[in-house]
Amino acid sequence: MAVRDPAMTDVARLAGVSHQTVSRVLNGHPNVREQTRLRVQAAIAELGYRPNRAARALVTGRSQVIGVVAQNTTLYGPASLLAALEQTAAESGFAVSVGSVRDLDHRSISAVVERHLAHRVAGIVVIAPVESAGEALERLPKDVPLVTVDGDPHRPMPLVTVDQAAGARAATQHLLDAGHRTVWHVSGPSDWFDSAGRIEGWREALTSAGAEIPPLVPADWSAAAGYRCGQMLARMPDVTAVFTANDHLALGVLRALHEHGRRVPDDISVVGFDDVPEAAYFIPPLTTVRPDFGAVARASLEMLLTQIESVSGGALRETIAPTLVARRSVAPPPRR
Amino acid sequence: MAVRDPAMTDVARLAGVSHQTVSRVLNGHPNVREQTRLRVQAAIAELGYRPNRAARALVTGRSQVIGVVAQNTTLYGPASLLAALEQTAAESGFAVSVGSVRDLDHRSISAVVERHLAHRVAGIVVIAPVESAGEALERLPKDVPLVTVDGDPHRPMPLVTVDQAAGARAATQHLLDAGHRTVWHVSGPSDWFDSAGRIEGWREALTSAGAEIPPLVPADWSAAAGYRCGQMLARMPDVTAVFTANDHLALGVLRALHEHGRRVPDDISVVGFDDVPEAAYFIPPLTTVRPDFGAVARASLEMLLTQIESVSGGALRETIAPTLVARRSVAPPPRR
DNA sequence: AGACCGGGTGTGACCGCTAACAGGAGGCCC
DNA sequence: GGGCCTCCTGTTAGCGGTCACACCCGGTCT
Repeated sequence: MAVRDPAMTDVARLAGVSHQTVSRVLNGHPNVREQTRLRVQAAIAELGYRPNRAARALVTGRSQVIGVVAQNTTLYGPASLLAALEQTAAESGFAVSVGSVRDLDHRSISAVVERHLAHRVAGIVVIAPVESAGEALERLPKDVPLVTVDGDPHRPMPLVTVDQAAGARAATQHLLDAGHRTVWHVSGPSDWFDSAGRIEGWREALTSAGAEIPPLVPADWSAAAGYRCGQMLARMPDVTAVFTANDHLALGVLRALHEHGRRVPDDISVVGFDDVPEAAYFIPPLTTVRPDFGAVARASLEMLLTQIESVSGGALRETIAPTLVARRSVAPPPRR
Repeated sequence: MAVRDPAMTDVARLAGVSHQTVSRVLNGHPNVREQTRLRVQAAIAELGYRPNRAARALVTGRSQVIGVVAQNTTLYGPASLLAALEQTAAESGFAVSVGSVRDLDHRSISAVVERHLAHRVAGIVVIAPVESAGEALERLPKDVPLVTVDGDPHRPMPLVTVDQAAGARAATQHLLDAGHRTVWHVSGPSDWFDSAGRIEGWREALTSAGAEIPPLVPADWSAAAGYRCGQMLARMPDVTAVFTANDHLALGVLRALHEHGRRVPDDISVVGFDDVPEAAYFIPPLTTVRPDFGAVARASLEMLLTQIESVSGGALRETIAPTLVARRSVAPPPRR
């Protein structure tokens, strides 16, 4: 019914050249006479010709697609990263195919990676913030370019990561600088490297300041968990400063403190992590740590592209430093 | 260096059959002897054979990929929709390729669609909530399956949409039922259909209740805008009920009201839209309207698949009703 | 017994592109 | 003027699948 899409030969016929010349024009090959190039381009425009990437992928063995393996792309962090990745990839002429994964276990990850490999993607970016992902990754074919984001720092794979520890250190130090004797930490899920890094940074800052290290308050990433932890924290009169592993956790904490009549920042100071766009509108505006997702995306892609283009070279590890964003949720501790 | 990936012929040779038989096994063709099927499957497993989708796409003319055109996938709504879409597509054996667009103008959209067409995607889902997108879409090749989500209700294209008006009506009615004389509305950007639908629903509810219709308070989707509008609203003693076009707007309003000493819900009631996961932890917990992104994704995909599989049939329009989630940000108006 | 049928399998063409090579035209050298 | 190098262009062979078709074989029908 529908007429066949025009192919290279159709363009070639119309321009009075061979299909190979059309191919050369399309790929920017140098040795084409200017006049010929123009004729070909005219023919392309006239026919509305659109190169068939599938055919190209077949013969070259690689499609111009980057496969992403991610989990819960609804969360602000992953979503931002994904968007930045897509943006950056597009600039280099790559499309992005997402493969979300419910659980980051071995089976699920392998399944998604398999799907990407079946499409002969040019490379894979794994946003694999948990332990179990690493195991899955080791078993993967070695010949496909791969970059992990926020993955296991102790595994020998190309890795781009936000410097969680540095961010946490900055947050903790900021609180310490305000005069607090110590800082409590509501952490993310224990199997995420992000959590581990933030915990580590928090501990380091306390240790090097000679401050006492309070027990860790474990949570997940949700405001609900933050609320629960906040209720507990609110009942402890000693607590004057809290650093939460992300902004939503902080939101929950803020609400719990509010309900218990503990004022922020007058009675208790709070610092979050992520700088979600609405953090500036919490009550009070939240001091937080902002990771640069754009930089992470650029670094990942660059790392992937060097792997794709050549066999060797390129850094295998890149760390992006986040910045502290000071707002009104931090103040000196109350005097007693 | 790296050995060529095994192809169908390799499997065929090992299993002692022809490549065509391997193909039949792979595609679940009925007429294959059980014993042969097993031999082939064993060979596939032994070689770690993985069908090449690019080759398949080339010969069939369509790849098993669905292209998505979206904007700002960082926002909660689009991100959730995208995730749900990906999930649903995977269940039907489709991969999802995202194409984000900075602006939803004609050129940007066409560019992304072109990219998808070059990959010979099986279908396209356009999350195109603004006017200018519709224009771009009309100029598209007619022979590629396409579904728009939250698009222009007045354009004759397959459309799946959240029933914005119904949600807004429910929100407004809920406020009216609590005893408020009227309800103010802080709306989303004027070029989004989502905004238009919510405004419409809000107006309808007021009209049919015989309530006065206050002037519209226009904003965008951000907490920052909500804050600005909230400051204005806070100064108007008559305002007792506000319905905002999304939860982040509500967050900004909440904060502004708080700063002006106007209590929620005692002095003013607020209702949002989206039910972001953290809405339950706003101060106070936010009453809001929850769209069912999963249902939208399922409907879109189903609509797309019927177009892909056959020429005719299937609904061209599907509307998903959202539900009101009552929390603590609504109360009767203060008595004076 | 021969025609017919249908399940199971193989053969060859082709999808649209790129890579490798072949070759013609023109300029420059000796 | 022949050899040679440089530009430009065409020819041919696949890449790894699917599709249309031919074929073989045993059973059933006439």
